[in-house]
Amino acid sequence: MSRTSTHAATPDRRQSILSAALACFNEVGIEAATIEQIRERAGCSIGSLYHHFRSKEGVASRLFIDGIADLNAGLIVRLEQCEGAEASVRACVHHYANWVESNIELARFLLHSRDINFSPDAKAELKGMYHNHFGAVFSWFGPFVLRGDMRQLPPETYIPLISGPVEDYARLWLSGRAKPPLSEVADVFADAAWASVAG
Amino acid sequence: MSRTSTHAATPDRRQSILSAALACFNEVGIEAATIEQIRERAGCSIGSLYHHFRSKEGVASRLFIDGIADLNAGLIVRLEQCEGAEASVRACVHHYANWVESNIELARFLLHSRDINFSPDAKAELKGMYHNHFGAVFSWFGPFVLRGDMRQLPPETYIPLISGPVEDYARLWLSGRAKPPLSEVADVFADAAWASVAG
DNA sequence: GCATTTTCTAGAATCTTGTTCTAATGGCTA
DNA sequence: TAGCCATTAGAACAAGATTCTAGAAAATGC
Repeated sequence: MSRTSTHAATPDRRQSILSAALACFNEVGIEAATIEQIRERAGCSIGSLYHHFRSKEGVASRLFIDGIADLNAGLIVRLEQCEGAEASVRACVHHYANWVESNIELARFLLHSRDINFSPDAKAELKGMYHNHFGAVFSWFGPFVLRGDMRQLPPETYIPLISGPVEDYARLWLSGRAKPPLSEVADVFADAAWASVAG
Repeated sequence: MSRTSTHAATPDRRQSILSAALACFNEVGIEAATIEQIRERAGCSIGSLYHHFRSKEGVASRLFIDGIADLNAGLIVRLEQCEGAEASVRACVHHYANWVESNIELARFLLHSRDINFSPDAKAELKGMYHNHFGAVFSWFGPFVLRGDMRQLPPETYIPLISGPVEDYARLWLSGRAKPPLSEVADVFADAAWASVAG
C-alpha cells in the first residue's frame, strides 16, 4: 500500500503539465523555461512529460493550437447570434476583448509567442483550423458585402481592419503598458472597425 | 603571409554576425537557430561571436533594438515633413508600410519575435527608446487633439487605432498569407486610421 | 477472476548546444 | 622595438533537452 502514488489520475496529468507549462512560459518565455521547471511544477517525471508530449515545443504547440481553437470557436458561436453586418463586426471586436479578459494567461501566451517551432503535424493541424475558421467567417460576412452593407475591399484587409486595433491594444494591456481594461475601450475599437468596413 | 586571414576587417565582422543571425533566426526561429549555424554563416569563430555579443540573445536583442530604432527614427523624420493632423496620421501608416517593404527580413524578425529574453541592459535601452519615441510622437499629435482636429480618446488607444491594422496586415503579408503588397493596400489602412481618429 | 496488452510513470544515461576559458594574432602607440 | 588592447580561435565545460530501459497501473479479452 505504499502511497507513492505513481499514476495520478491520468487525464489530469496531461492537463497539469499544460498548466504548469503555461505558467512557466509566461514567466520566462518558451526558450528560457526548462523541462525541469515544468516537470517540478506539474509534479511529474520527465518520462511522463515526454510520454504525453513529443517535446517542449510540443507542449507549446498544444497550448497554442487549443487556445486559438477556443478563441475561434467562440467567435463563430457569437456571430450566429448576430443580426446584420454592424452587429457582426462589433461582435468580432467584443468577442476578442472578452475572450482575452477571461483567458488572461492563455492570451498572454498566444499574443506573445509567435515563435513556436511547430512540427509538421502541428502545422497541418493549424492550417486546417485556420482554413475552416476563415471559411466560416467569410461565408458569414460574404452576403453583407454582396448586399452592400459592407464596403468591398481587398479580402485580406478585413481582418486587420476589424481585429488589428483590439489585438494590438490587447498586447499593450497584457504587457502592462496600457491601463484601461479592454472592456472599457472595446467600444472605441468596435466603432473604428465598423467605420472602416461599413458600406 | 599565410592567407588564413584571421582578423577580417573588424567592423565588418560584427555586421556579418548580425546578418547571419538575422537569416538564421528567420529561417528557423531564435530558439532553433544554433550558434554553430550562425558562426558558420558569418564565417567566424565562436570566440569572435561571443566577443562581439554577450550571448545568442544578445545578438537577437541587438537586431531587435536597432531595428526598432531605425523604424522609429524614420517616423519622426517623416512626421516633421507633414502639415496637419490628417497628413500626419496617414504618414504613420505609410511610413510603416514603406519601412516593412524596404526591410523585409528585419521586419519579419521584428514582427515575428516578441519572445526575446532581453538582458536588464537591453530592457533599459529599449525602455528609454520607447519613452523618447512616444514622447516625441505624442508631442507631435498633442496639439492636433487640443485644437480639435483629432478626436479625444483614451491615450493608449491612438497607436492601436492608427498602426494596428497595417501592422497586422504586415504580419500576414510577411508570412505569405496575404498577396497584395503593402504599398497597394496602405491607403485602405490610412483611410481607416484617419477615420478612426479624425475630430 | 486471470492473463496479456497497452498506457503511463520513473529516472538514469546520452547527446546537443550555449557559454566560458586560455592562448594566440594583429594592429597600434610610446 | 616593446608593450598594450582589441580581436580571433577553438578546446573545455555545463546546462538542459531528449532518449532509453524498466517497471507499475489500468484496460482488455477470455
